[in-house]
Amino acid sequence: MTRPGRSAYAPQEIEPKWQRIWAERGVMKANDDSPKPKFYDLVMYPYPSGDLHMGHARNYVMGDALARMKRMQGFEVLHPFGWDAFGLPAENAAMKHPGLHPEKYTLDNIAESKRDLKMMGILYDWDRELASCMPDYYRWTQWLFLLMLERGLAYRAKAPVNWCPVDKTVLANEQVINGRCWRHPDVEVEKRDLEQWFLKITDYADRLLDDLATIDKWPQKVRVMQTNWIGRSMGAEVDFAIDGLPGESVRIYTTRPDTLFGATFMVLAPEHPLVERITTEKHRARIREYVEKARKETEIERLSTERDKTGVATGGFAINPVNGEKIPIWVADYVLMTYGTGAIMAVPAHDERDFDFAQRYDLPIREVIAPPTGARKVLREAYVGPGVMVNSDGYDGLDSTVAFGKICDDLEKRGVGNRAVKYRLRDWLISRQRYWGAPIPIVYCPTHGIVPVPVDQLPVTLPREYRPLAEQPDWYRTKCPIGGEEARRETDTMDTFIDSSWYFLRYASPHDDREPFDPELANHWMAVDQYTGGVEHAILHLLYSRFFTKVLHDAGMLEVEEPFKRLFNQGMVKRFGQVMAKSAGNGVSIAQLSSEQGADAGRVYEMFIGPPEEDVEWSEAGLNGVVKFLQRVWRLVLEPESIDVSEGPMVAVDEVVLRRRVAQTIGRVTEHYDELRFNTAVAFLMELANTMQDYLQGGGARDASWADAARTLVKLLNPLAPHICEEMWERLGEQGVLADASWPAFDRAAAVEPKVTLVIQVAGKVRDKLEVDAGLSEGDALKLAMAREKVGAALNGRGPSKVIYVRDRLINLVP
RNA sequence: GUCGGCGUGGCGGAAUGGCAGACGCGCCAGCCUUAGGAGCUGGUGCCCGAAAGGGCGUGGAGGUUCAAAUCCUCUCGCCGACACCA
Repeated sequence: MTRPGRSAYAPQEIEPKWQRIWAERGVMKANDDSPKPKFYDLVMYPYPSGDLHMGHARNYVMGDALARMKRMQGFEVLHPFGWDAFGLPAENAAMKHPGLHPEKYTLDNIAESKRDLKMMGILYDWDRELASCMPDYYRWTQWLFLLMLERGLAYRAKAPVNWCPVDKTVLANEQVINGRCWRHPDVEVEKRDLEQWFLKITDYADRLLDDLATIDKWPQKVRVMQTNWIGRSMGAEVDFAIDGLPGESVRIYTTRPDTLFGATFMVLAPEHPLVERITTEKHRARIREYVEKARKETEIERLSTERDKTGVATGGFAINPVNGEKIPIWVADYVLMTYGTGAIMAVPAHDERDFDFAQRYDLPIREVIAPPTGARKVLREAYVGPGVMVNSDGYDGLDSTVAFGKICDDLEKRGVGNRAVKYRLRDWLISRQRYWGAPIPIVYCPTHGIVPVPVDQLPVTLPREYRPLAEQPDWYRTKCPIGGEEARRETDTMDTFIDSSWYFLRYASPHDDREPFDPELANHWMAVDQYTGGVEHAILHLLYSRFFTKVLHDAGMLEVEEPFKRLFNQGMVKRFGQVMAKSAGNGVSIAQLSSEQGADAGRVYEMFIGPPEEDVEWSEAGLNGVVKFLQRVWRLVLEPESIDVSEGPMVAVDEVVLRRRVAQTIGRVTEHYDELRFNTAVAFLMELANTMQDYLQGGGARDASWADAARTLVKLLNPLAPHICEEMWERLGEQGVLADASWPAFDRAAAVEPKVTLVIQVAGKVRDKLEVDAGLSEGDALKLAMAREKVGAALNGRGPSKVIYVRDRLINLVP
């Protein structure tokens, strides 16, 4: 006999039981041929770090809850999982523990994490599991690289890398600490130019930017971040002739051709190819010194903020094409070779950076755009807004936004310039000088040059021994696929972001050994209906995935142009003020949770703890509250006789109220689950439980209304707390697993309150209140209002000149 | 610096422009009891009041509106992203 106040709810017993049953029944297996509408529910695949805890679980519980609801709603749900398994941590672990191979480290972690996910009751279609480090996956990563190459989207170019002069090796950015090698803290890291592979993502800059408008179910924040990252700017390129060097000119880029008449000097990036030729003898030594210093500059120095601008005059002069004026040419590192043309015209009056520079080196400042507030006597800062053109010859008096176009037209007519669009986005450097990644499938042949590995020879597999590929002679020595000459393999591997740029397509046909994915199946499942993951991937991963999707679309392999219809970034779980992490030692273990309060309590708690997009603080007290809630649900559904009815509630809940609450809860919970607003969804379920308890304590019979309420509660709670719900479902005598049951239908009419309070205001002051039928028409409500004595008095005998009727509850009369 | 977001009880947080504070935690009082980290009932924004009731109240100052936590302007504070991109 159950003691009053104690429930027999024992998560330790029922959770393993249902996890086993779901696995046996293959509950979340996605059927490719199902006639049902599809729903592709995806969580970002994780790096298998082996410390899966409740901090990670939040994301997966959201995905699982949505998958379970969509399934009950009649969708064929694809809810797959995999592992972003290449990457540096595995190598670091291998270095730390000699003899531990990155692959073993990775696969062990995967096995461990997988156990934890199952212990949380999270259901995936494990038949579709993938790991990016396995040859049957990275074979197709390599295939996709070759597709990029074939489509002219992969190329080789020199790029600076971090070089440790002692180890004579390339270092990842993470291995450079304060400009020094991580293994040799007194050795400065050098910058070296090496040949590296790039993907031409800039070819897609316009589409990546413009199509952001089509994915309007992404968080605004992420779309803004991507917009800024791509950084499209509209302006003009203008040729400035060089004084004393006939036929030579410097091409500059500006977003403000309307300020051309205000250019009082020109600045070249230190790496600009014309620096040497322009520099006069007198200035040569100083320029060389400056350029040399800039070249050596480390990342850290470049990142130092608020640094004063420095520069050196070349002694050369450029000729402004609009007015023939001779302006001095300087070299300064605030101009970057990697953006625009590596050269600018400096207009200190209308650009803050140029203004600072002009002040420091005492260069002239000429105002050419008058702000709307009128001309200024002393120029104390740059005015960057629009205005009226002054000091600009024939353009004077024009609005600067109009002059912009006119000047461009004139430059184009004269052949000294043209409109131009530039992007902040750079091409994607994908070469990594690392072992634990997908080898770039390229052979360098003395005769045939750069030769792609033929598709039928893929995958180019990693050598067994853990050691940099460049140090494995047996591996990199090969034969040219074309002529059979002695040749050398590419020894760099690919950025792991390549692996993750297409994994969501592989889930459509994970065992396909003829192509990266079956276009028919991919077209069936794509696009992803809901993509959930951390906001730290707002730019790179999501931008790269969009890029790959567009390339595959252009290659005729995919119908969609955008991979992810709806994106959600969940907040992180903190404990003791810090993000849960192995290194911080504050993670809540899944195994421990599951053996104490139970996985269901952890699941519901993490959903209830706060808004899903916000960071939240884990607390034992909060978790306890949820445990109590689950115990109460258990007792209400299975042991209602154990509820103490000796003290009734203040407000009696009758059958009508109970039925209405049930209907309302169905509507609200469904809507809020759909929008991933789980915290409020849980609150509604708690309200339903409160109402059910009030009903019992008010002497309510355990009749059909009660049975319906109990079953509805079980169904609505199921996505969040599936184990306890399955157990209750079974004990209620229902057939089949709840995972296959149907979602409760929302009866809008049953959810409406029958009465509302009509509030009558006259000139903004409340004059009367009365109870009316909720369905009362506007006209009848007005008649009723006018008939009230107090209202008539307030209106002073006159009728209202204006009537405002809002919703069902308020009438406002303006005399 | 630029862009974006957020400021609501003791705490986490609810609120299509329409009863601010749902739901939970915590706390207070009472009940029950096999004395437990259980259960039940009531209370809990602030101020005045024994109560009825009244006043104030969503960082601050203005504004729009019959009506503002919500919309607009300015301002203060916190958080995030980018950070010399011409």
